[in-house]
Amino acid sequence: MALTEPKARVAVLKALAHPTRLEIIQILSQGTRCVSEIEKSVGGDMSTVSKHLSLMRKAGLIGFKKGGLHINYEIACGCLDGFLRFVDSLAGNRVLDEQLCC
Amino acid sequence: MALTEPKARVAVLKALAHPTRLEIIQILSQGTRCVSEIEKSVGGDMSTVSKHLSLMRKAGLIGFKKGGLHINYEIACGCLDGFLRFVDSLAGNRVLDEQLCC
DNA sequence: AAACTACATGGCAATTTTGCCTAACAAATG
DNA sequence: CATTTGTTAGGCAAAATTGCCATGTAGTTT
Repeated sequence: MALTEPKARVAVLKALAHPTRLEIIQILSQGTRCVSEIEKSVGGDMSTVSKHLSLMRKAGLIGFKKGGLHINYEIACGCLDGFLRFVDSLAGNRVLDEQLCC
Repeated sequence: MALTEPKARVAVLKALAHPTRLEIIQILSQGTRCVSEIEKSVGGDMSTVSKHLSLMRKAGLIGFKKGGLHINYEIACGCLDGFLRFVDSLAGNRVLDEQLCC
């Protein structure tokens, strides 16, 4: 299998390397949320939130489903949780079992 | 166990969200390398490479050991490999087993 | 001690990112 | 049609990132 292109890797990492976007991911990890709900949680302008969502969508991190008047966003990949636990592990906390980390 | 501070998470992700730094990680995953070796591989000024290394060091991704005249850098955490496989998975390629991802 | 090697660091300009605002636009609903 | 919800684009200023240059520094060699 071919290696993932560096650009795609960097895009994924950049999409996560922002406090607000990380917060959005955390919110979505609890379940589906529409844009205005996310906006209330993280603050800031809706256009700003929408741009963050667009960026993460293009990186393939999140998806959405239309529901009536709302657009409900959701985590695209279940492994994102494990991924963020890796981040925590690398950030200094040991929250993974020996098998998975260090 | 306390959650990792958002700042530390973002620092780790930012430290990886750069093509050159990702390349350096890949080089170091093959073994210890000194700065001039890394410089030859990735190109650019040594001061630039040194700053990349410093950034990743502060994020806790890499460490170093002094050896004679050289400073040999190394991956700080073995789980970085698995981490990058997660990134690839999120970037579109499915390289993880069902247990780990999606 | 002087010179040299291997890196680190500060400064600086160019580029990118971010966030707010405004406005135009689309789609679903009443 | 009017309203609500959200996307997208443009403009713009503030902030962060990037990369090279010049200089500083620590350890080594002569």
